Parts: sequence; structure tokens; C-alpha cells
Amino acid sequence: MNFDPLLKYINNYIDLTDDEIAFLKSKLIIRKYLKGQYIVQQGDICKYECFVLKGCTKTFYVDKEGQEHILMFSIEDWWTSDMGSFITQTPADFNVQCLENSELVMFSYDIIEDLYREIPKLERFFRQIIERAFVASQKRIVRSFSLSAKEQYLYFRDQYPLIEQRIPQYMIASYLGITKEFLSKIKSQLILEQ
Amino acid sequence: MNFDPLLKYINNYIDLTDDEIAFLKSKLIIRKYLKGQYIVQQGDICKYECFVLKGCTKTFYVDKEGQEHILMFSIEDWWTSDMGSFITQTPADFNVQCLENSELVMFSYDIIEDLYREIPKLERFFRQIIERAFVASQKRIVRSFSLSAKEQYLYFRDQYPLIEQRIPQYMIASYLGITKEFLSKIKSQLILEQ
DNA sequence: AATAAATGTTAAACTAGATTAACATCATTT
DNA sequence: AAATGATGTTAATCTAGTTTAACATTTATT
Repeated sequence: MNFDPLLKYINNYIDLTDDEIAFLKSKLIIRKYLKGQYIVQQGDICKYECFVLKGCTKTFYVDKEGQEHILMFSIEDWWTSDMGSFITQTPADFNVQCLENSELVMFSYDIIEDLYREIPKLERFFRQIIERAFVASQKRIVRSFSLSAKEQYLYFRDQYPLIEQRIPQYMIASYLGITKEFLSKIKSQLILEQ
Repeated sequence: MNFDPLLKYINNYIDLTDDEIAFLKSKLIIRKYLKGQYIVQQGDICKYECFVLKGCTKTFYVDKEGQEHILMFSIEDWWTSDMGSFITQTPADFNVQCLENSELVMFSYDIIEDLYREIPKLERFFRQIIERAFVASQKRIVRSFSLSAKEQYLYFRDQYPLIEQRIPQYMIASYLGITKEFLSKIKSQLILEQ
């Protein structure tokens, strides 16, 4: 049970005393999932915000035509959840599924208010990480507006080289909002170009 | 100088004492802008998060081809800013421009830390509104993935009927990520259908 | 009232990316 | 080693949305 990567991450934003760390740890659990297992399922109420200690997840949405759209991948030191479902405790729009055997720190809805009350600094911490998540989400909208599929792929490859290696290509296509056939075409074009 | 709409809005999330309200008001300013004026310009450092008391703004981005892409409209009781620039105090990616004569409450970067220190509840307040903004942004990505242009327009019209009336059609096209000509075609199709 | 500027429409030609379908390669299980 | 399932490629055809360009309508200015 090793919370170190989480504590190190939190330490980038706020300073916690030893007592606070002990309290925090007492409220959290680490959970292991196997490849293929779901952390959140569309329609369920999302009970946790999760910090990835180890492994890799995808957050996706199945539309009315049955098509899967990937919104996000999360690897070590990232967060995952359906925040819309979590904050309102209403049915989730998204699924979160493990692409590898994974290990996550679970912040449960039932304890998060206790955490904020006992350690008000955590309110600051979460405000700051959500600000960043929001900015990243807005930038993604900008890219989808102003970049071609090829440019978006190059951006992804450049920004997340580690993710690209761990994930099948058809999932990257889904993340980029294009078909796997078209991504394949883009990649063969890129090979010809160099 | 009437802060009432802001105070009423904050009151949906947290309870402030009279002293806290007085302190908050002492740190804020209300500023009036004319139609066409810029609140934030691409490249500048965004100094303010703004709450709209009156009027209407657009947040947009000019890409390398010189094309304008609108990310957001803000009307009464909404927020506007370039949050990425604000939180990191680096050059803004976006412009925020008034589409009507407007009146805004300005939360300056220089005072916001004082506010958090004096009134820790505000940290909670901002955490909550940013959580919502993030969820809304993710949902917009989902819509752009899984809805056709016509469906996205119908969604916009349904969700923001008041905004549609106040804004020229070519800006709505830009917000939806389509050309004004294509939106015009969609609207004439919709008229034929009913 | 006349003019100019801003906004909106229509239609033809074009293109980025989707769809379909057949095949190729790789990994896993027996 | 063969067989199965998962992943990736190629190419032909199709379509949602773009581009261009000409014109129409509305609003603001003199």
C-alpha cells in the first residue's frame, strides 16, 4: 500500500503536515483492477475520483448508434472519474475501463467532504488541479476546431509519446475523433513524407 | 455599483457573513465596457476573472490561417476570462470581446489570493464552479464527437435560446465549428421539415 | 431618403474524412 | 503448429461540410 506517488503529486500544490498526511491516508483506499475491468459504468453513479498509481485507463462514451468515443486516457500520476456524475451524484455519461492491470487511489464521495473539513488546504489543491483540467479541456476544443486530423495526431504523438506506445492504434483514432482506417492512412502518408 | 447578482450567485454555493461580504466588495471593482471593446487580448496576460452583471461577451481564438473560432458566449450571471492565462500568468490564447455594452465584476489576480486567505470558503466556491465548467467543457467535446452539425445546432438552440436571439448567426456558426453558409443551409432545411 | 456596412442566402464545385469490404499481420490459446 | 481473435492496412465509393462567388436583406449613418 504505497501512497507515495500521490503524496508527491499533492506536494507540488500544497504542504501537508504529518498529521494531515496520516488523516488523509486513513480515509483513502488503494484498489487493484485487472485489465478489462470497469471503474465506472455509463448509467451508474460515480462514487470515486481516482488517482492512477500504476496502469492505464480509458474514459469513453457509447453513443446512440453504439459507437465508442474515447475522451481521455489516464496513466500514472493522472486522475480519472466521471466528474459530472461524481459532483452531482447522478448517472454517469462515461465508462472508465482499465487497459492494463491497474492500481488506483480511490477518493470516495462519502469521505471527500470530511477531507475538505479536516484539511481545508485540500479544497485549494483540488481547485488548482480542476482549473488545469478545465484549461486542458478547452485547449482540446480549440485543437479540434483549428487542426486537421493529421495535425491533431501529430500533436497527440508529440504530447503523449508514452501513451501512444501503450495503446492500440484504433483507440487513438477514437480519441482523435476519426476512424481507424483514416488514422492508418495518415500514418502511411507520414511515412512517405519523411 | 450593484454587486447583488454576484452575491446572489455566490449564495447558491456558500454562505457569507456580512463582514465577509464587505471584505469581498472592498476588493472587487465593477467595470463598464462598450460594445466592441476587448476585456482580454490574445498574447496579453489575463489579469482578471470576470462575472457578467450585464451584457454579453464572446471568447474566441484566431488561428494561424486568420480564422476566428468562438469558444464561448457569456451573458448575465456567467463567468468569462482566459483561465489558462490567468492561472499561469502567461500570454493568453484567447480574446474576450464585448458584443454589447457590458458591466463586469473584475476579480483581479493581485487580490484573489488575499480573498482565498481571508475567506477560505471562496476556495470552495471557485472549486465548485470550475468543476461545473470542466464538466460542461467535456460534454461539449462529447457533442462534437457524436452529433451532426444539425443536431449540435438544435442542442444549442434548445439550451441557450436567450443567447441565440442576442447574437448574429455567423457567430453561432463559428461557435458550432461550422461555416455560416452551412448553418444557413441547416436552418432552411429545418424550415422545410416542419 | 440614400448610401454604406453588416448580416444572411443560395447554389455549384470541391475535399477531408467516413464507410464498406477484403485482406494482412500479430498475439494467444489449444 | 494450427487455429482463433484482435489489431492494422489498402482501396473504392460515398457524404457531410467547405469554398467560392454572386446576390438579398437588414441595420446604421449621413
